[in-house]
Amino acid sequence: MKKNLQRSECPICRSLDLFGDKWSLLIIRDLMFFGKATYSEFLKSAEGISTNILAVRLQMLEESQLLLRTEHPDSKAKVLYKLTQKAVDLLPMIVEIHLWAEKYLTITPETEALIEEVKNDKEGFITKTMAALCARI
Amino acid sequence: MKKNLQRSECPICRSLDLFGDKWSLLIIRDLMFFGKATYSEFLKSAEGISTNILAVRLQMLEESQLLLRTEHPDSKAKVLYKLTQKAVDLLPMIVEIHLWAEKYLTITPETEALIEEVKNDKEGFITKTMAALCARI
DNA sequence: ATTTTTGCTTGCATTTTGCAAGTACAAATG
DNA sequence: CATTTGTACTTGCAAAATGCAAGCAAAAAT
Repeated sequence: MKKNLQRSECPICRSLDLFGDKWSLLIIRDLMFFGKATYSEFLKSAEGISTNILAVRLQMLEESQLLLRTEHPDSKAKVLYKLTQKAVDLLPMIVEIHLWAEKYLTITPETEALIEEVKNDKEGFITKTMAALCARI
Repeated sequence: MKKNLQRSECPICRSLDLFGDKWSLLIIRDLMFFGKATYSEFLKSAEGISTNILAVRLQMLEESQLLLRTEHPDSKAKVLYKLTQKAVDLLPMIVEIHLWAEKYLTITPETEALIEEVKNDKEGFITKTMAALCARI
């Protein structure tokens, strides 16, 4: 992965560079909310990421210290990806994206349940989910 | 602008597609916080977007109904870009990105002031800024 | 011993980007 | 009134990133 030479000094820009693009954020979302944690699970995920892009994104996220590649307890063939604290701290932002998306886009059923929970008690949801995710780090 | 054929049904994915990429979000940020509203202002902005990309992004944002192209009161040569309600509603998400960026990235001075204000009183900042932005729609 | 699963890599055509240059119209300047 | 400057773009082209299909080595299952 060659880096783009013309880079902004703007933190928003750099923070978005960390994700690389939507795919990276979707991987994080899969880990946060949908219990996905392996390469093939991310690949099978509804979004339809292609395998080479997934590989590159996982590398980028690991380099950015948003993901940790660990041994899978079930099998040596598997790799277990874990969210770091840095990634878990993205939760509030991801929640806000969901709330915005719910207002302006059509939501899939699997996401709808999530958003309903958030709408009932945003702070509660964030605290609870954050604690659950931190426990797994 | 040809659209990518393989599109996700995931709302996060689609919401990020709306922005196009980091550049779109930076344009919105320039409008929200830094009083930029014309083509040349976006171009001169510190981030270093190239002119053809800026043109495409402005089109995309207009098509997505995040921006409105309006006549500039000062001159017929100028175009005044305005945020729509849909874009203003991104404020909470953008605030959360800033808070995250402040924790994990090096912040530029111009952004630092903004973040300090947010850290003092997040809800207050959002309410106040949202009201100010809505007044200009 | 063979097939399947898992986590990738490789090759290649298509698309998007970055950079530089150019253009049309409005406004300012001499 | 002619010319220069400013504004909002467009165009062309090389370089980079993406999407798609195929391949591949090690581990696990049959």
